[in-house]
Amino acid sequence: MATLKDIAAALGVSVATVSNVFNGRPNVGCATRQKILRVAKQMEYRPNRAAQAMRTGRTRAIGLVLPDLTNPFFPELAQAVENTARSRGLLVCLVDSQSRPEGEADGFALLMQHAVDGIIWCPLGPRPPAQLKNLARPVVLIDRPRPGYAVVHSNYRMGGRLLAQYALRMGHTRVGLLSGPQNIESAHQRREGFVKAFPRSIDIVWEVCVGFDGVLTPEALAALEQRGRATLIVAGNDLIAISAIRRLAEQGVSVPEEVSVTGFDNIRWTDIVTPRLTTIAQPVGAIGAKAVELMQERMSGEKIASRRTIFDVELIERDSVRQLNSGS
Amino acid sequence: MATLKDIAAALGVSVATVSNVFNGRPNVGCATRQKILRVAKQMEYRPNRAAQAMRTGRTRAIGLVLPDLTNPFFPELAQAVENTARSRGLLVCLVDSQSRPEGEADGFALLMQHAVDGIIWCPLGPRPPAQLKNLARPVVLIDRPRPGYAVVHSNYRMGGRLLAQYALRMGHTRVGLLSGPQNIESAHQRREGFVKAFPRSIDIVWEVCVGFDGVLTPEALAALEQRGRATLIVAGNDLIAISAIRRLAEQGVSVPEEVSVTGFDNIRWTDIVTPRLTTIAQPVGAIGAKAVELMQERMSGEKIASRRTIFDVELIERDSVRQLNSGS
DNA sequence: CCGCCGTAGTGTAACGTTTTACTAAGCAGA
DNA sequence: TCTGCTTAGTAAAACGTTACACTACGGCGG
Repeated sequence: MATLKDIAAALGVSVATVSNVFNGRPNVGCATRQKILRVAKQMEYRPNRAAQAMRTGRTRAIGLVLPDLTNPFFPELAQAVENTARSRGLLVCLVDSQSRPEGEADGFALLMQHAVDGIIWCPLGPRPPAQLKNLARPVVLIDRPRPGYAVVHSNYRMGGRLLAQYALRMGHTRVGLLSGPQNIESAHQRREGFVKAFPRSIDIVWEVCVGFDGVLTPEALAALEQRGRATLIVAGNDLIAISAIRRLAEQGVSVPEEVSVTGFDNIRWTDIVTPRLTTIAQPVGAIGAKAVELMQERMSGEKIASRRTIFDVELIERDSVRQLNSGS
Repeated sequence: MATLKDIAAALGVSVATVSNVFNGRPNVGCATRQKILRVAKQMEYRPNRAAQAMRTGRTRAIGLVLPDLTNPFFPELAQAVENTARSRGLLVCLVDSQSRPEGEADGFALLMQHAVDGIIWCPLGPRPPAQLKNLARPVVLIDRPRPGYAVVHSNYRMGGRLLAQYALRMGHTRVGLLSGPQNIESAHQRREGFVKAFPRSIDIVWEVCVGFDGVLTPEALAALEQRGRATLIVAGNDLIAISAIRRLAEQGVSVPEEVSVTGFDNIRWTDIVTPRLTTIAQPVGAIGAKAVELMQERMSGEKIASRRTIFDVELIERDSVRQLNSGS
């Protein structure tokens, strides 16, 4: 690997001058600048990041800490983060905590040791992120706001409202709620958005909370038995919706003929499952890209006010909701 | 951040001694060793990886280069790789090329600049990996063997054979093949395993190749029209199988009543789709873990013979294949 | 002609480790 | 007592950058 010294030696100039060229500093003549660039290219010079890191304290690498890549929301996010980071010359260091707090803690320790310049983090659980305090690095949260930190997420309340509007439009007034964990803000807001949109027109006939991974608790199973009470089941996310549809199918209840179901997230498989799921689409790619952008702002600059960035969501109408005749 | 120097100063010993302690070198008395460790813990000393990297040339970070996290095979793999790497103190730097060769090339450049100690790579496409030559770092391939490189993958041929056995057991002798891209070795071997298992008993009535992403070509669509010819469709992977089932459903053909379908990979959603898909399970977690293990062997040691590591696969019987009465 | 300024460039000290070559002391054997 | 060996520890030179404080020199106003 060629170093600054090699280039300097080859041209009979000092290392400082060569360094100046690459860092776009003044005080180097046009002619020498050209020569240096030419020789550098020819020698395939690449700055040694480790040396730069030691000197400047910046690594041009960021951490991405996720709870679970197996949850289909995250691969798409990770892809977006990695791609926009790379396009800006940033390396992404991945930590997947498998939803275990120790995993998260270990991951942080590793990232700090490697002195990443910042961390994009989707914290697990509702508990406040203790490790953040002594991090001394910019942090951008995804999807789970915490006071005092920058966060980017979707407008979940809006998603809830859109679903409520749609439900009414399709003639559904008696609905069951299969919400996500209410201690996670994003799940809570989805619910709030739906429930508070038309409180007088929509009747919540039952409500159960389950995990975002879609495994149905006995309570949830029991709720699904109460056939005929609700004409529409509003699930906290697509995984939950798909589980519900499966369960109903096992019991010989067909969706959407006998009961309608909506999801949330528009994961890839909503399009592949039968019936195709009507759901709310988040702009996952945009969220990832924005997170990197915010990160970079914070890395290179002065303390910026920690703000929320909220993206609009969109209703994707597919086949899992039936139009009820107005009399019903 | 505390440094070796700080610890040395606090105890009135030399940096060298402190360094020796952490590197497990001899020539440091038991008493001083204890003291140093105690003070280090108290000061929360963490070695500066950048400095270590500069001195030793090793970063204790590895690259993971994948074609597309959106393909459900990869998140699980990435999770396994990250977790076993972390448990061994290795940081994982992610590159997702989005199936674009330029992306792959950019990613490699970035990883080299950061001087990762090795690369775990699932190369895209059939073309030989040109960048490997001047890499000067150990490489472990996943799923796509290349002469001269270590690779870990599943026993695809075995998967094909298992499917053939199962097909016969269920009474299917006329099958249609919806294979993956035959220039990718893993797809090719799945096909070979199936076709060569019982050439005299199983009749391949039609055969079409499509991409692993499951989008059906006009040719594939046409093949699916030829109802009644094949009683079983053997798909190159689960995505393809699921697409086929969807397509058949749209045409009012029910699976498995009218035609049976098998997949390959056992991605998470095979369990959620209707009908639940009968498929071949790869031990993805074990593959990822093994790749890291091989990587570490190669990082720390002398050149080891580049070998294949092949994992057994398993038939997962679900609901997408019907038992034919022997007369049929 | 003097003083001064701006331009182009140099020398070198860091940054936090690891590693090599070295020393000082203690002790056993002769 | 001296030699030589072992143990415990040290000093200092790297590694490849960056950044600060310099110098050398040409030209220009007065």
